[in-house]
Amino acid sequence: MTQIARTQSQLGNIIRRARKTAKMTQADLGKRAGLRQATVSQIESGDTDPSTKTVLDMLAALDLELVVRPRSKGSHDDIEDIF
Amino acid sequence: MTQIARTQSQLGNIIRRARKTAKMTQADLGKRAGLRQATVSQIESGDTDPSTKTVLDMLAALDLELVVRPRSKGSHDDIEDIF
DNA sequence: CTTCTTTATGCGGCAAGGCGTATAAAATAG
DNA sequence: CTATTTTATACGCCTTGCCGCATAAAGAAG
Repeated sequence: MTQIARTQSQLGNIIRRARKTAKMTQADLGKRAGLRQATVSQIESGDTDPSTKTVLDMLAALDLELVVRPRSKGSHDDIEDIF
Repeated sequence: MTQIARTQSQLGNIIRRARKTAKMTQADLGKRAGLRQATVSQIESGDTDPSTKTVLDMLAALDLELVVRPRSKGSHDDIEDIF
């Protein structure tokens, strides 16, 4: 299952979903990634523009990785990350 | 061609490579992404920790997109991004 | 409703990103 | 080698991410 992120909010949603799937709380994830629970909250909500390192740390803590690839691989434009 | 980025430097290398492939200068990319040439330089060099928005803007300007997926898809640990 | 857990907000503070402007240094062209 | 383009650095400024600490609000459990 590979998820496309073109905005911070989409990225936040992906992270939140992954965290729940992993049955972790924001505090758990924060601890693993070296972040505050508050920071995790803000990032998941998409109401901040996190640094790359912060994002990578969170993804690593969730056993996820980032991939860069040419756009529009199928190009279903993801009107909004509804699910 | 899908590239894994687990660190800022790897991300910077990916961007630089993509920019060159697209035959753009740092100034070109900067213009498209709304960034200074100097900023592009620093990010490509990996000596800064860019914000998510900045990275997404650069990727968009290069017609690239970000994908999140489970780690270790083959798990070749990428000792360092040599090429 | 009450209790416990989880998530969202708030405030002051420090560090760092990105900006404008400018220039040095390196690479490419001629 | 010289001229031009491209890339790397620098300084000061402003904004904002993330921190610690604390608390409010929202959910889940009893």
